[in-house]
Amino acid sequence: MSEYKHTLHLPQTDFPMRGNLPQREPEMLKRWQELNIYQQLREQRAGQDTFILHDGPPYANGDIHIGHAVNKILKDFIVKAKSMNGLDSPYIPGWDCHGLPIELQVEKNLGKKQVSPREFRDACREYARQQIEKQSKDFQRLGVMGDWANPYLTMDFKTEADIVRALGRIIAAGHVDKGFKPVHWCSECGSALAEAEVEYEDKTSPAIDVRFQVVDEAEVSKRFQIAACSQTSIVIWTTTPWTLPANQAVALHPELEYVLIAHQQDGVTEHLILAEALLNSCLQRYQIENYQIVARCVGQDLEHLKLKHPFYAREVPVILGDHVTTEAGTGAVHTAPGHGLEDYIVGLRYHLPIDNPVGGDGKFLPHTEIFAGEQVFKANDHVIEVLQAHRKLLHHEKIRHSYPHCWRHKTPIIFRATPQWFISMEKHQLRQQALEVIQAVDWTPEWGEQRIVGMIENRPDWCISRQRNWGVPITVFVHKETGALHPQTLELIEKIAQQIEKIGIDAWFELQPTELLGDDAQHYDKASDTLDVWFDSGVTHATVLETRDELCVPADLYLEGSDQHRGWFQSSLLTSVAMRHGKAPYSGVLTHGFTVDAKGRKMSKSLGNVIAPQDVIKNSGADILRLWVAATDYRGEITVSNEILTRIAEAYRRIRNTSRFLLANLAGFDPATDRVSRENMLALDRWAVDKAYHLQQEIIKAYDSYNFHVVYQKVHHFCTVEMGSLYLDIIKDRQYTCQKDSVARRSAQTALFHIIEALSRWLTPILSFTADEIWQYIPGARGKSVLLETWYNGLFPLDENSVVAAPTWDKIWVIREAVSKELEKLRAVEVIGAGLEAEVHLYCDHHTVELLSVLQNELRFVLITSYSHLHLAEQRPEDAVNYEGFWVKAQRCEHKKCIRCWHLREDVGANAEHPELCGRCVENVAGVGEVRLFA
RNA sequence: UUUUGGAUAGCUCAAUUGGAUAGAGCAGUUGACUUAUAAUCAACGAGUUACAGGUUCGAUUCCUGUUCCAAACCCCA
Repeated sequence: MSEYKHTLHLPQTDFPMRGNLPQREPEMLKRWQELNIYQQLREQRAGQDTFILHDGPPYANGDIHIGHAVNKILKDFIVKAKSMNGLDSPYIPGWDCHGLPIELQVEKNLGKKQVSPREFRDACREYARQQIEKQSKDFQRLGVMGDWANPYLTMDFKTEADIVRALGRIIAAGHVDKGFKPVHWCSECGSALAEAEVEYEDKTSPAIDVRFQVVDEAEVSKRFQIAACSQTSIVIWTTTPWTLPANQAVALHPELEYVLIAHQQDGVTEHLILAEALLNSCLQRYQIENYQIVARCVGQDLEHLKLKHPFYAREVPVILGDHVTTEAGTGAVHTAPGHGLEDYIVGLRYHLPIDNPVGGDGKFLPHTEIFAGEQVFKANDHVIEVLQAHRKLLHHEKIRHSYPHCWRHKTPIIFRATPQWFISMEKHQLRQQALEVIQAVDWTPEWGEQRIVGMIENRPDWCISRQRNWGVPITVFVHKETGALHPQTLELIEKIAQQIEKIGIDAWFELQPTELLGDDAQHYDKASDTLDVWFDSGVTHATVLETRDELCVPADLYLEGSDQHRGWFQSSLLTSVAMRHGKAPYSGVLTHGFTVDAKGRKMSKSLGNVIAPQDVIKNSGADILRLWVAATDYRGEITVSNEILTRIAEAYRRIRNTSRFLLANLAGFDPATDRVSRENMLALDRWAVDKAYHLQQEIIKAYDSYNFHVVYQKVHHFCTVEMGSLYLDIIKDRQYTCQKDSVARRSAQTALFHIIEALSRWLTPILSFTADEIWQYIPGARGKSVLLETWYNGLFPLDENSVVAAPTWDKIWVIREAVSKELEKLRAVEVIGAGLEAEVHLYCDHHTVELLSVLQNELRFVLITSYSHLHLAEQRPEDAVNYEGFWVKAQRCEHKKCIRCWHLREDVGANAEHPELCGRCVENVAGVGEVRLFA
């Protein structure tokens, strides 16, 4: 176009405008691998203070979903931000490898093929390994930095051994008990379930009212202090008819009022005992209209009264319990200690037998009268029939209520008393110690503390045994008669652990007791249970933090979804307190919410609203996913939708393009030789560095407080406003038109250099791929990767001695905004197009005129107009437009346009050799170059 | 049922802990530029701060109640 175009210094860079992340990121990953970046960083940070974020192990089954991605990315932000702080922040990813879901998968894969337990466990191990490999690849693709070559697996032989040792330590501390008590039991799993494995769903059950006839009517008369009575029953209400075979008592509340009523039944007078508070609802249910209240008493008065079991030849007592309520039912509670925890507890007081007629498969045991072999839920109808036949059934209806289900099978579970191993919450004050320790932990958000306190306060003893194959064995011997642990249990555990270290858990399963116990073996049973997998992951503070050189207990941070208050946070806390005499495994716990769709619904396949991380990566790139995680306040729900991801991609482009422009304007700049010293930099350039300086402090603070969305907002704002709208727009003129090596231009480049040094680091924890890509394009000698760096310390603030101080700049920006508005008005009426076609007059108070006149004739560059004139307010013409504290008049500039810099200047054409140039450009093209001091 | 947390523009987030007209960016609309160009710049709309009360000179902020969302608890009989 113009013969002068080659005299301009237009931006130039190979840094691509478009990220093309799906292609570029894998290349970057490869580069990191080749650099062995993780190890290199460890070496570089060796000896520094550490920050230990301990990875909660995901379960080694299935592809990673967006929740996994959020979790790992948040962890990566923290690890990398700490590293930027100069700390040594190792990250060892882990996997949870044992347990039922893997067994189920393997069973499915094996089909009908019969295999030995050993082969089965080998298959489980192999399956888990494959799953881990796949998940690991996906995690790494997210850009998560860690020791992926050496993760911890709960199925490592060494770890399996250490899990057994951890159990030994907890036994040594006296917390482990063998008990026979009701536990959540899934008959599909054929195993006890942990609290965390139970979820509540609606279920339809039969609700029945059953007569328990009193044995001795005379005794009843005596208790109620009446003359006589006949055909008397206490009525119970239950939603689990199948538990009646195990009934051992009927519980009443000691202080509750009970009434004895009489009514006609088939011409015979019958007496019923019910809680007075529930009388009306019961009678309505039974459709009894005519009745009389014969007498009343409180529950206490009926204690030890003998009742007939409704269909067995068994007498059961009336007992008292505070758990009886008047919320529903009859005020009399059918009590089966083998099928309910409260029944069990109250049963202990009355020495009731703990009868459990139900087998592990959910069917009645062969010796069970009437119901032998029947599946319990199916037996409900049969029980009802039998009751009817015995004329014990008062009422029967369907009820829909919430009921515990197995979280894996989604099937209703039962309470079933079986011999199990427990970690006792009370025996050695585990509960109390845990509650004390919680206070010393830093919970983020704060309400996490209340949540876990509530859970610890209420939780029952932890049933740690499972009746499975693919799990770490409970490696103890129990005396056949006394049930006591072998006196050398701790030594034996260590011996077994050493063998497990060599060949894995099979060492126990295949162990002949005589090998260890000699002749003593005949007196002992070898335990066959495995440990709850929550135990495996719960003791990683011992099996991983304690055993790895680069880690230690307590970890600085555990970071998981809020569901882990009842899972890993709790299992880790309890085991640590148990084995370290009241020490927490972590000093801080951070939780994040779950991902939901735009309407706040959970992601589910059936709703079709699932956004897979693999898809986002394939279509947009991991950095987009990472930026989305950063942009969201993860403390609540984390919303994801295509709209949100589109917005994030836009924001990404802005950040990328700003970086690109910085790089493009650094073309030809060598920081070693071209850098301008702080004192010699132009005022505007110092302002820009000052902005970056203050912003960096805020960004570091936001990283330190895990407020990544604040980092995102601030960085984006900086790119858009401070850089795009203001600084970069203004310096274009200087960058393009001044002489290549002039102070004016080198000063701006110096600022850009400082800023891109800082910006690339700000981005590193979040946009790791992009930040490192930028890094490769920054001029000057530098390390191989920005991941190895710490925050940039070359930024500096404006001070009071600055020629143009911060308050002056603030004023200038206000004026600039007003000028923009005025220019827009001129544009609207087609008086001007570009801002340079205008000149502006500013009318200000004396003080402001003085402030701005410091800039001399360079104010026009800041305003991006061809001329700007400063006047005192009183000189303003009628048509000057008022803004807060000043007036603006903008008009078309009538001079000729310089073909090179596009300013409209009166001196265009003054030089005959360059008839189309302004004086400034002539100077820059043919002279020694213009001098700029401020902007 | 209870407990806890939450609800600010179409989207993502602010609001110095009770202070002035509730702010940014994105998206939208309109325009400019062609020297960041599948880019950039400017202007412009957009809010009953979930709702209803209360305390206060003043409430997005504190209190009470309601609605909705989420999590936990419970749902044992």
